[in-house]
Amino acid sequence: MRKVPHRTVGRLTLYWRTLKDLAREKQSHVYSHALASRARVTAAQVRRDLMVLGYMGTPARGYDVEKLTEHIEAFLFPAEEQRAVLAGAGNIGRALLKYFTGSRPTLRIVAAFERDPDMFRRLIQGYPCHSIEDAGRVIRELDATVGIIAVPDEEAQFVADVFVASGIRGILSFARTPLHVPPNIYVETVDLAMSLDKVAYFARQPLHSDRAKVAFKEIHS
Amino acid sequence: MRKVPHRTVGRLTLYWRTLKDLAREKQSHVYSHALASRARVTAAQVRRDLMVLGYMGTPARGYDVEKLTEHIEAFLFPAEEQRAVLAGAGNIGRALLKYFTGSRPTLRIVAAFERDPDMFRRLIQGYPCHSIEDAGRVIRELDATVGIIAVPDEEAQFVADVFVASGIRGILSFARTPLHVPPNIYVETVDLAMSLDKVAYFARQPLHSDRAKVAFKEIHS
DNA sequence: GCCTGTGAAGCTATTCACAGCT
DNA sequence: AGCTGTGAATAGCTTCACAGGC
Repeated sequence: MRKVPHRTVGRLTLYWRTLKDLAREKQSHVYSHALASRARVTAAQVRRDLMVLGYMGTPARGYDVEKLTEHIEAFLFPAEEQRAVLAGAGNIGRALLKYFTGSRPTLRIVAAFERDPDMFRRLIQGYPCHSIEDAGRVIRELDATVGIIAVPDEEAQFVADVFVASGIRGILSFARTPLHVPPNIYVETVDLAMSLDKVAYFARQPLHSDRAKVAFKEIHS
Repeated sequence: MRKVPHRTVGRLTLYWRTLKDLAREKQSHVYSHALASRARVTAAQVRRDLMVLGYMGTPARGYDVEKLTEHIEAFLFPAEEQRAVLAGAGNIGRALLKYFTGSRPTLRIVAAFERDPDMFRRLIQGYPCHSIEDAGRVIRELDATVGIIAVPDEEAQFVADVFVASGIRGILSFARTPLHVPPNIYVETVDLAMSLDKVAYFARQPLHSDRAKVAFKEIHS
């Protein structure tokens, strides 16, 4: 159950969504090609990714939608609920709270932290907001293991340090400051400025890859 | 100027920011190790990345902060201003408008699009808002080449099609729907739900990689 | 010594291609 | 026929390691 390729984990959530759609459409089985087409990846990629689940389809009917869904859920979603906290209730922080609310029954946001005293003791999008100074205590009390950082860049490292010291094991950071954390802490950085720069750069280039064309043909059902 | 690794482009924006900080600190030169440490990458990575610029440092003093900055800017930022549009002025869309405002002189957001008629003809965060039905015309008139998609998932593909048909060459999408676009269009997807799932998954795992530990030591100044 | 630039090696992720099944 | 699962091949990215310079 170890050595799962990094990006495979990401794509599994993609397949999971697609399977939910298929179930809604009353499809009982699906072939790797069909799943791949909907998820915009190649059929070989789907089959390779699904190897980590230990669930096998059949050449005759492909994958059982319901069973495959269950296997992905067993893989992705924890048996015991995980708790997450958010630091920074600015524009992005509040948008995230709204976006993530109810998206996963097994991952619940349990608190928000702010530096601005006007926000303490209030509910932000329905979540209790504490002073960032109390983050350590609150995180330990609630036994949260996931932390989201949406504070100004200058504060990001401070928050990360508090998170790590309080038992947070995975961090989703929207700060542009590259975080310094111990190697056993997983960090996923969403750098919006970088993403936009990349898009702007490649939007100016004539073509991005020759393989793209091939992949396009295969994927284009 | 050919065959620039994908992720190198992203890291260049990171180096650029770091160089701006260094300039503010009145540093005139910087070694790859120092730059790497600040950007949380390896020194070898920095040197490899900088090869695409055609600018060389010297063993004696490393890289000239000012000159290196200029070379990165020449690479990343277009000589002629690029224009971008945003579709979807919901929570995330508005947060993005605020976040991106003024971040790049060479990339200007020039319009927003919405389906909700209450928002037309108003200014959203200072940007003119049009009906999504007029997107094609407006994009062509303004000659925008970059499009940001922050609409509900069901509308994302429709917007992407309009964008592509109107001359948009690069798309930054926040929709969970994998977009179907021609191969000459660059798409960068920011899938927040996927990112959070990944963080939650790896937060449950004991360790992510042995290499992480080594890298940590090297980077930890 | 300690630096840079870079060929070569090493990793990781993706795709190919085919045996085996129905 | 057309499918899956998977070893082998390939592509893409990162790191090593060292020649050459001060």
